[in-house]
Amino acid sequence: MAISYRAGPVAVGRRLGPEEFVSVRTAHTHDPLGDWGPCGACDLGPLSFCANMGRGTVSSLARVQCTLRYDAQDTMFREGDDGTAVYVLIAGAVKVYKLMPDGRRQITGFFFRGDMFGFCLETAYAYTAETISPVLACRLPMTLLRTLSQTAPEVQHRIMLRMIGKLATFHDHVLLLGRKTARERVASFLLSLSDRACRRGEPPSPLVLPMGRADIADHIGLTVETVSRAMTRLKRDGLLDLPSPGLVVLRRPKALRGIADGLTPEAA
Amino acid sequence: MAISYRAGPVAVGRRLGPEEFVSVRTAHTHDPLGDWGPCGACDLGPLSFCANMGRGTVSSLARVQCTLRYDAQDTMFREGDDGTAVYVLIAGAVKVYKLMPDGRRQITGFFFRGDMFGFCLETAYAYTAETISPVLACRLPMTLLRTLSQTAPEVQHRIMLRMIGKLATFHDHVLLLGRKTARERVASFLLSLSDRACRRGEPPSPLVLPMGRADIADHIGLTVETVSRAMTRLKRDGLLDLPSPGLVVLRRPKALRGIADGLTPEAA
DNA sequence: CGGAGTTTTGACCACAGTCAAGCTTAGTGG
DNA sequence: CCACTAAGCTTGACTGTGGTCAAAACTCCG
Repeated sequence: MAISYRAGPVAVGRRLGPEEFVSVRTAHTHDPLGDWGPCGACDLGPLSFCANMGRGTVSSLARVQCTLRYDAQDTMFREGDDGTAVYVLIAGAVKVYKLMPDGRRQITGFFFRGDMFGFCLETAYAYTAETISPVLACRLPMTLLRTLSQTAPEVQHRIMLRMIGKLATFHDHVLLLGRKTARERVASFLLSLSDRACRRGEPPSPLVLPMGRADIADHIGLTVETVSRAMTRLKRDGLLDLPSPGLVVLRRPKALRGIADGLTPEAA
Repeated sequence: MAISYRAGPVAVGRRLGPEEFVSVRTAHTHDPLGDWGPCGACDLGPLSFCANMGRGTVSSLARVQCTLRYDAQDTMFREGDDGTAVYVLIAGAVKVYKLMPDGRRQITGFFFRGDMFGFCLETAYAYTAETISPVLACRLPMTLLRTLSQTAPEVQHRIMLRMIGKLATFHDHVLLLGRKTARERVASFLLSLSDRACRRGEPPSPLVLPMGRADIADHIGLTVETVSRAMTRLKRDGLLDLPSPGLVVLRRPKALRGIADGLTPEAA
């Protein structure tokens, strides 16, 4: 069955010509260009799953790969669609969600630069992917996962490691949703964004939130109002600053960690 | 850091001698012995990740594999332990959970016959695994995931498919925890158990619950009392029968599905 | 049978949801 | 350049679902 409670187009993404690759490779300068392979379609460097691969392997990937550009609020694919491709984000932010017939929404993940998503079983995507900001993505055919086992088992192994990592974050998120209070959820969410920024080579603290409060709420199982109240309270308690809705300064990350892990009693 | 808020031993599992394999292979008769490989350490048949593999591949797996028996309530491994092995369940039931310092617990998954678990990144398990009933398990060294990319990429691909499947169930569970009501959660949980029983070749309806209400509660983010109330109400509404606490008869699975998916208004 | 542990039921309560109003910010056009 | 609008964020008052605490009933053992 095709699941699509809210109709709307799926954006195909604008294909970048070869001459545009150069600008892509220099568009993001906040991390050093590492010893990346000769694919040339992205500037992910060590963040890429194909970093440090042999020339032959990477160029065979480059042959099946294509680089796409999306606008903000584009739907990349929809729950129930034929799952023909996996994506690696080069720039921008994506949210992935499931809908219930009455409109309730659960955002199951946010993806940023370097992240890989779109794995699916038996042709149908289990969720919808929508861009939050303008996006540049590397698209790889789903069949690659199968052929890699023959041609480049090492790449397949790397992809598997990413999946194991994703499974671990799901365990954490399930704990958050099942057992944490509103305050703990917001603290955990902000810290996880901070951690991921670090892993991308960005600073941990002036945190940019590309998503709105509604998206945060639908990710951590709360309402917009509760998210807002929790953040205001964290600010009042001196744990963070909110210069603008989309910017968070972590003032006392250790204390925030304590709250996220439930070490600090709610009253404090 | 070693995370172990409640001390207690980790059971090593009793190693089965070769002479005991025969009894293992005939102990469970509820699904036909399929065209399983020559490993001989289990009777999983088509449920096994190594079903229909070449003799050479399977016998190389058999060389590194070992079959273990655990009692009920044994801890197989603990969050923070060195992740040296993955497990395939041959018989029995296992729960996998994370703890918070104050004792809050989130059960992130239940595993049954044929299921595979214990994947981990960077040596440390992200959760604790504890048996619910007596268990028979096939233990495989974690390093296998790496060597398989060289020796048997096809097996690695199958394991990856299992991971993708597990990712999909996490998406569903995150939706359940983030956006469903108590009634919907219980209905969803029972149906998911039923689905999995079917996939194992068991009947969908007289459903055996090896876990207690407390475990169910800690899995679907509720309290024991709320789980109990929700089940009682589903029974009162004629959707299921509860001949005993550990047995559930799904009387109207379609209607139950409607509740699980939020199609039926709460009042009804 | 008896007794421990689990499940169910009941009464009350609190955290987060709902509804509604104000506030801030960014974008638009006069 | 500034009114005007619209969207998103914040704050407030009230409500309801599910949590807490307590006790009764059931199940499953020995």
